[in-house]
This record gives sequence, structure tokens and C-alpha cells, in this order.
Amino acid sequence: MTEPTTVSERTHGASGARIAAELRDAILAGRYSPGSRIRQEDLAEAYGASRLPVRDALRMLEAEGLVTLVANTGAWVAKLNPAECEELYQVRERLEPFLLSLNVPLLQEEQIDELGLLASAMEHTDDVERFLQLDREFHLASYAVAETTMLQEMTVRLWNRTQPYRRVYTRMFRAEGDHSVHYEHHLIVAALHRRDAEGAERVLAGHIRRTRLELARHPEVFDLV
Amino acid sequence: MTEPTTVSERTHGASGARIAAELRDAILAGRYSPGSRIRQEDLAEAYGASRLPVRDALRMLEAEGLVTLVANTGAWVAKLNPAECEELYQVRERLEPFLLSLNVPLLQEEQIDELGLLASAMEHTDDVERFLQLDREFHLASYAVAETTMLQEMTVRLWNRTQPYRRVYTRMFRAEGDHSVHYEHHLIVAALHRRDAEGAERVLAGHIRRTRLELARHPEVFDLV
DNA sequence: AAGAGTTGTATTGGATGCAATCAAGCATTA
DNA sequence: TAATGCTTGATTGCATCCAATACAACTCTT
Repeated sequence: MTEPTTVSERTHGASGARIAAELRDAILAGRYSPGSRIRQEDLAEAYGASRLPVRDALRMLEAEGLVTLVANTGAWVAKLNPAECEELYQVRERLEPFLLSLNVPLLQEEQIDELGLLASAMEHTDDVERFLQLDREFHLASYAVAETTMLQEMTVRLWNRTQPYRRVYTRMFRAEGDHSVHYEHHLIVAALHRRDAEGAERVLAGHIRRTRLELARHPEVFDLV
Repeated sequence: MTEPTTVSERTHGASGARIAAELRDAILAGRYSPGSRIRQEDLAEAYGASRLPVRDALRMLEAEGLVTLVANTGAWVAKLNPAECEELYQVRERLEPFLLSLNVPLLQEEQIDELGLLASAMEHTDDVERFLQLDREFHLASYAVAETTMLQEMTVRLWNRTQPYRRVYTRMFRAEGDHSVHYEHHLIVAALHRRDAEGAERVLAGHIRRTRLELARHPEVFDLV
């Protein structure tokens, strides 16, 4: 009658998923940087499992674009060159405004207010990690209401894959006193309040485009991952 | 000194990838239909391997959206409901025109001519499978010149995930004498010859949109996969 | 007779061990 | 001295075995 020893630790088939989740968090948090080697056995030991669920996890993350696998050779944290990163931003530039527009009629007033609070909170923080987290929260929350599983999943993956470069860029150029990010966020909130889907779409497209161009102007970011 | 027995059959770490490729082909060819169960051991026996590389293959295909895995329960060929399928078409509607526009200045005249030949060949075939194959070839060839790895890979995945429904739709409504598909294809070829990126983009967006609406008008397609 | 609990079987998940492969360092030779 | 071939250690890939889970059929109770 297989009673679980403790309250948790009982889902048999979730070992790979659990490892994938932890490794994903570690990569997104910057504890592994792009290009660094991942050894199966290290992970297995670190997470208290055998190499088998580790390989499952690596496969999942490979599919999400966070890990690169080479047969018989090993796994690395995925690394983008400037061109690939620009591509992903261009994809975001087309998908996210559309996704936002689907959310415009569905967001509750209170939810829009909360977005405004997030935008304000970002303005008044000096901590890079908190800035990144709030930014992610702001955008993903503005996408979360519509029931569009596919689009939301694709969007999250795009954010995840570009996260390391956003982090380095923010670290390097955050203090230069450009308030465009915040202005754009507040413009989006205002458009949402007006229920102005097209307006929100355009500001967001410009927002992502501006970020893409900034990043393209500083290719040195990709040497310092 | 591990000499390969024959000229092929030597890449050690490709067993999972090989199985994934064959299973992917089988799904795209319609030999497995959406919702049908996939038993690990069956596949292992069919492809002459153990269950381990099969599990690798299933993970890969899950990531591509072709297979659905449930822990401790099993694997099924992925099945879309009408809303999900419509979402994927809307994503295509935004990505593919952009991808095509990147290819406009790069396609050689001869390559555009070949696209024209493909469009004509489609007009004169009665075979559904050949129609589907030529259609896929036409579009993917028009995207293949630009060096945009990410976008191309995403596009192929979107095509793959919607393939079964395109097949059923074509089988059911192909003979109704609507020539829009072919007109649009030829319009695209003409725009490419003129090097008219925006024109090509617009026709393609309309092409995908029209297909999406047709599919939405016939939800019974999703009962007959 | 209907429902809940129980048992049995089929199938998946995970651990271990061995084989195949790769990469780096050493020896050898031109 | 530099380049090439070989050998060895480290690491991944795969097969087999065992454990855990889910589902269905059955039994027992009310």
C-alpha cells in the first residue's frame, strides 16, 4: 500500500520534470551562464537521482531552446549569437503585440491597476535582478488573461531564451538614465485602461523593437555572458 | 578498433534521433492519427531498439508539439482542438509573411521560377498527398534562403503540428473547385519576381488567414482525424 | 442491485552496468 | 621542432532488470 514516507516526495513519474524545472530556474537566474558545460552525472548527484531522469530533463530543456545537446559529446547551456538573438526579438515583435491585443478586452480594471503598480515599482528599484523580475512579471501578466495556451507558451520560451542577454545588458547600461522603458510601460497601461487594443499593440511593438536595436548596438554583451 | 560493419550504421548516439525522425515522418504522413496511443515497447520493437532511445524520441517529439506525454500513463499523438489550431494559424499569419519578406531580396530568379513550377504542378494534381507535399514544398522553399535558423525551425514546427488537419480538410473539401489557393500562390510568385516584399507579405497573410477561416468554418474536421 | 473497496495485470519510470565514443596528452617520426 | 598517430581517461549512449503507478475487473458489503 505504498504510503508516501513524507507528505511530498511521492509522484513517481515527475523526477525528470522536477529536475528540468530546477535547472531551468538556475539558468534563468543566471547561476549557469550560456556556453557552460552541463555534465549528466553532476546533475544527477546534485538532484539526488540517476542519470536517466537527468537526460529526460536535458531533452526537455533542449526543446525549449535552453540547452544544446551534441550526441556522444555532452550538453551545454544554450548560447545565442547576436543574429539569433535579434531573430528571437523580431519574433517577439510580431507575436506579443497580437497576444496583448487579445487580452485588452479581458483584463479586469484591478488587473490593469496592478500592472501600473508593477511599472511604478520598476522605476524605483536599483536592483538589477528585481528589475528583471518585475519586467517579466509586468509583461507576462498582461498576457495571462486570454486563453491562448500555445501563444503564451511560445512567448514564455522566447523570454527564457533571451533572458541572459537581457540581464547582461541591464547590468551594463541600466544606470544611463534612459527612462524610455518606464514611459513605454506606462503608455501600455494607459492604453489598456482606454481599452485601446491597437494603441497598446503599437507601443509594445515599439518597446520590443527599441530593445532589439539597443541590444544590436552593443554586441559586446554577447562576449560577456 | 570498432570498424563499422557497413558504410552506414555507425553513429552511436543517434538511435533516439533516428527513431524520432521515423516517428515524426509517420505522424506527418498520417500513419498515426491524432489521439492514438503510442506504446513505448511497440516502438522499441518496431525500430529494433530498447525502450530507452524510444523515450528520448518521445521527449523530442513532445517538445515539438507532435506528441503528448502524461507521467506514468503514456504517450499519445498530439491532438488539437479547433481553438488551439486557430491559434497556431494566427501565429503563422504573423511569422511567415515576415519570414517571406526576408527572403524576397535573396531568392535567385531560377529559384522563383521553380516556385512557379511547384504552384503549377499543384494545380494539376488530383492526389491529396501529392497536393499536400507540393504545398509544403512551395512555402518552405520560399523561406529557405534567408539565414534565419530560429524562424525557419519555428515555422516547420507550426506546419508539422497542423498537418493532420490540413490533410483531412483537403480530403473533404478539395474537389469543390475553389481555385483561391492557386491564385494566391501565383500572386506570391509574381510579387517575388517584382521583388515586392510588402506585396508578397500581404498575399501570404491573406492566404494563411483564408485557410484559417475555412478551417474554422468546418469544425467537423476535428472529429474526423 | 449498486457502490465502494480491493486485487491483478499491463505499462511506464528509474537504477545499475557495460559498450561506444570523444578528447587530450604522450610518444614517435620526419 | 612540429606534426601525426596512438593510447588512456572521462563521459555519454544503450540494454536489462526491478519498482511504482494506473486502470480495469472483481468481490464484498449495504
